[in-house]
Amino acid sequence: MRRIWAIAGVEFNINSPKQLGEVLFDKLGLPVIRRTKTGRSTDEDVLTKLAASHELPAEVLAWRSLAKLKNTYLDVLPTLVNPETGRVHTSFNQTVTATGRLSSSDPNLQNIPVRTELGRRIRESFTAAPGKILVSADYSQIELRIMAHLSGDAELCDSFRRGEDIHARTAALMFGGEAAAVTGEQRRAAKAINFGIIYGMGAYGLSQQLSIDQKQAKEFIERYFERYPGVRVWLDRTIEEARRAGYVETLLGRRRYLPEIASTNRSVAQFAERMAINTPVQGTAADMIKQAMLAIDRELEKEKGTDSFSPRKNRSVPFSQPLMVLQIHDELLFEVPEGEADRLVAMVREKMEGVMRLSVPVKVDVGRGANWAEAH
DNA sequence: CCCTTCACG
DNA sequence: ACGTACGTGAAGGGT
Repeated sequence: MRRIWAIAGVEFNINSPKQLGEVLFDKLGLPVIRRTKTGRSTDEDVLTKLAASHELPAEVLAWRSLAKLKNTYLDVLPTLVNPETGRVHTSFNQTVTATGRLSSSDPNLQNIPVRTELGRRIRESFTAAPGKILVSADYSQIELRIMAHLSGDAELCDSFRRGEDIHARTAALMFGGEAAAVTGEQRRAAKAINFGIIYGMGAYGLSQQLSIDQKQAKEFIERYFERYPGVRVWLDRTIEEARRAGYVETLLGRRRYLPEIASTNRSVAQFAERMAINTPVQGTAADMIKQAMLAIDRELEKEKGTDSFSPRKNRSVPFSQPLMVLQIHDELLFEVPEGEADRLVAMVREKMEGVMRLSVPVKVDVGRGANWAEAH
């Protein structure tokens, strides 16, 4: 804080985008990259660009990331430990999202940090009880597999059936050569495109994501559709059907109504078109993991009764029985007695991979450890 | 209470 | 010319 104030030459509230804007844009004369509804944006993307011309933006970014972790997680989570159970309990909301996902609140345990080293140290504080371990089981590239299934694109389906690294394969198809020979840079670009397709991105969005010009981004997208023509057909048909019916559906028939797709305001209609593309993919993944959770719960209940997992019945506080403790969209987290982990992993794998049959394999990655960071 | 920002999938 | 990748929840600022 003192360093930031010294560089700025003025004491101000770093947490106020308004005051920060006055320092960056008025006092220091740095360029305004983007506007918000109410003023000049100072978000991460903007500060990263400004960091090329002044030392202050990088300091503010560092401050922000530390403040976020401290204020949202470090200072709060310890106060939320229930004295009866010794655990932090969240609420899972079943009727909040538009796609069929769960959401988590009070506290949100679906956004615990993981992407930075310091973030992972916060995640380490979620631990298993003595004698138990945490098992994390997450669907591998589930949304791309679902898009392969929904679109039936031959190339995409074959790639998954051959068990290939899908981002490397996409890079090879787009930039030439063998999948084994793609550079890190090419794979990164292919990954951004694979994700972008699921979100209904345009050339502008991709150009921003990859720091390339819009013309080149447009060429990338066209090239993608040349290689995966079935995907383009599916996207077009899905939007067309949404316009006709006024809604889209997941594989299990969950509907999202999109009346705005008929809007004469083009940006409003295009927003609805992106929802029409993303919802069947994200929503089908939500259908799948919910079905898996039910199948796993039934199995755990059954094992509890027949003592395959637990030798004792009717314990009010189950000790030796595996517990499903969290769902994070494509991941399930279990707390399990050490000696029963192998059996649990085999059962969870089978249920998660087999609960909905797709035309491509469904793959689940499993990790285990004394804490959530280790298991993940 | 809304806005901006940023944590996650 | 315009706005521009999906879905969430929480914190702090400012009104």
